[in-house]
Amino acid sequence: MAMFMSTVTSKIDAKGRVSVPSVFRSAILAQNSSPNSGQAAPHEGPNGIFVYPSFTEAAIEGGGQSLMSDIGAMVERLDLFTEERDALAASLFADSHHLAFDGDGRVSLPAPLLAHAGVEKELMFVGLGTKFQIWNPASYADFRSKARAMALQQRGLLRSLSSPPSAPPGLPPSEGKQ
Amino acid sequence: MAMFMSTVTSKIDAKGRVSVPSVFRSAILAQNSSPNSGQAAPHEGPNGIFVYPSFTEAAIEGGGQSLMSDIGAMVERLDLFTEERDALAASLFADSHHLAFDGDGRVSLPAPLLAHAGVEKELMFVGLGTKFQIWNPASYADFRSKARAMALQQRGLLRSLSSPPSAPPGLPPSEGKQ
DNA sequence: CCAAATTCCATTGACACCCATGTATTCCCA
DNA sequence: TGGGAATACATGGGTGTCAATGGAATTTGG
Repeated sequence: MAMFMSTVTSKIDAKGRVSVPSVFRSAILAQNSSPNSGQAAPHEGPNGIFVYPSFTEAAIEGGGQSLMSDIGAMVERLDLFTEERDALAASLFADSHHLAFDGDGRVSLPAPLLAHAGVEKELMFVGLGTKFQIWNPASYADFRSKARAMALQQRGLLRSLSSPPSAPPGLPPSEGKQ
Repeated sequence: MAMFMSTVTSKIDAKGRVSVPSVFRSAILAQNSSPNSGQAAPHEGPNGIFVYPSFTEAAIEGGGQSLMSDIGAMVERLDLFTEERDALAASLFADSHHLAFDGDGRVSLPAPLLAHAGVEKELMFVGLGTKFQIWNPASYADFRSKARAMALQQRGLLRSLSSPPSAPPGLPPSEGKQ
């Protein structure tokens, strides 16, 4: 499955347009056109990205069609009273936007989202696997160091996650994964 | 399963390209084209390698498709919309890159990765079984001696893992390369 | 009729593709 | 067993293509 990876800096031009890096664009295309079947009708699925303000960080989050379906499915699965669920769904979807690509793969980010991320002109696309984030470069540098610290703290947890069955440390798992 | 082994020195040409040693290339091909079934469709899977800065060493780590799917699966186990997951995903994916082979099996390493490994022109590919590392030759020589010392300390562990019933005294020093 | 936004086009530069050369192995045959 | 040819691999460079970017032109709505 195509995933979002690497980090690319870009900037907003005089008209408020942002060029989505081609690496991300192709991942988005994959997410949008192969939700289930995988057959590639040339112009299947929506053309563009879905974005919303991050819950936990001062950043914009985005992805393709499948990200939105995943979020929807997650809400459905939650064992909550309907009011709580509706509240959650509202905060998730109400601030979400669908941004269509122009002919050259550019989008215009809504002003509220830019404000939430503190973006003026410079910005960074950051791949997170199933989704991506858009940051103000300075804020991201800050977040990155914190994230690294947190990830290192969880190395033990990581190890236990990576080998679910019993496995003595250092032994190559005889068979794959999946 | 095909694994990465041995150590090969290479260098970066005037255009920033590195020729991936053929020994590693074939292992990568195996990792990329047999994610699950093992059927050999000629052009299945991505063409190239996945690389990221090592967490603990001044080196670049890399591998094939399966390496990335493993990481992805690890992250997926964490709950959506939590800081932990975002932090982990960012640390893992943001600094990862997919490098496609050119027609001759060469790739261009991103400047940040080269900086992290302290690589200028000369570099070394080091096989680690399921993945490989790229080192500055000088740094690697340094690391190698430390690694050997550590490995020696764990000889007991090795013995217990390899042959439960009887343990021949002394490990054959199968070394002598350079 | 003006303001704003969207579509279209042109330039720049980086990168992918292609081929040509050099070098080390391997394989075959004398 | 040695020589020689054929192959595979590494390396260097020229060229075409595509992505990014800035601006112009055309449409839309107020």
